[in-house]
Amino acid sequence: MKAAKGKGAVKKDAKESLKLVDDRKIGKRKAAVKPDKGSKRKAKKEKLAKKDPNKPKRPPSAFFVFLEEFRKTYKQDHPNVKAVSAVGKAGGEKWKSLSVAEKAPYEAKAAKKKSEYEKLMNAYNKKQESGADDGDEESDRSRSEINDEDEESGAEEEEEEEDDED
DNA sequence: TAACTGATTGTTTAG
DNA sequence: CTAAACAATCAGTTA
Repeated sequence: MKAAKGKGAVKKDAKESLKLVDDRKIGKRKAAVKPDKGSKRKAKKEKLAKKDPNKPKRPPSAFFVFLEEFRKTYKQDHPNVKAVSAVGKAGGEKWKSLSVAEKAPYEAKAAKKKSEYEKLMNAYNKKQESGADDGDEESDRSRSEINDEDEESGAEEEEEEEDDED
């Protein structure tokens, strides 16, 4: 019996937090605080903001990983579609439609990316502390072995989707 | 010319 | 904890 799993209670809490964000509607998550479009704090490329030479870009989340594949598929079915928003919307809906088991592989990938990201952050942090100013630091290649090709053995947790909400 | 925009959700970061 | 920004994408739009 797994007892109450603690999913219900915990989930509810997490949901509340998310809901809070959802409440914002997120319709332009940035304009919410900065109605001033003058602020280009959007997702513009780091071309302009390129300040840190080793600034580690955030790894794609499970959703993005799934989206990457989804985009290809979508383009195949809709080669005429020319709008990132179209894929985004379609992907979002599909994403919600995926069951935990299907999202598992994506999440797993995202988890791994996060691991690597942490390493990058370590190096990034080090630089910041060391020499913030330019300086081309050759630095030392302390970390190089970031290759873990170990695929989980089979401990896949199949959590058949559970739709017992409510 | 080139940055910014939209649209999705998830993760990350800073306060 | 909370709120906000940013991650990819790609054609379209604006300064």
